[in-house]
Amino acid sequence: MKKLRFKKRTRAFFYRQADYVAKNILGDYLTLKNKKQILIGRIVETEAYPGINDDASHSFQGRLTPRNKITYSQGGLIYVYLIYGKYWCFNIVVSKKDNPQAVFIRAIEPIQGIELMKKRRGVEKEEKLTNGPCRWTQSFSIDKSFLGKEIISKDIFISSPANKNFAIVKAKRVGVDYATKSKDLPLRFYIKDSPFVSKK
DNA sequence: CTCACGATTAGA
DNA sequence: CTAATCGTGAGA
Repeated sequence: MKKLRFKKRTRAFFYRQADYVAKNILGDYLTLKNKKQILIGRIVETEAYPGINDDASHSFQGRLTPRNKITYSQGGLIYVYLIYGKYWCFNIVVSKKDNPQAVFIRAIEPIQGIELMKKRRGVEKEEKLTNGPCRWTQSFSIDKSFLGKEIISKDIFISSPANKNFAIVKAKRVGVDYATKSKDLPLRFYIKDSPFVSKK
């Protein structure tokens, strides 16, 4: 059996543009460690939010609010926000300082810590543990405490397998029809035929 | 201060 | 298909 080799993503990767990071992070593994648990998921679906010129982005036309302030930092930080009063959306800030771009993690594939995920989600089916932006964050207990944390740390980081072999599907982003100008841009990426992507 | 609404989800 | 549920942001 061939040994899987992984390389931790470093800061420079997150300095790239949102669409580049969103696409290239597919197939990577997200690891979250706390005192006694390790949760790992394989990223299967992402969206790019390029910022200033994207009327779907929170930072469209340079809008800067207490909520999205962190996206104006350098790439590699975590941007979480509450949606519908109960769910947490998880993004990675990318690009350079004062260029407020973000990559939205929409779905992952459960790899490790599945029992804890089942407990937190209250469902048994593995396909339903993490197949949505606010489902996987429930499995991982993502909340406001993650805002501004480094995605390049010992507690939470992303690593890339040496070999990736899958087809990538490009599509328009989900749930941004309010963005009259950019709603149909192909900024959603997912691994073809993965049973763990969010459904539409 | 008021108030409409959301990068969603669960359930009928 | 609709309700849930409340922090957030825009405007008075």
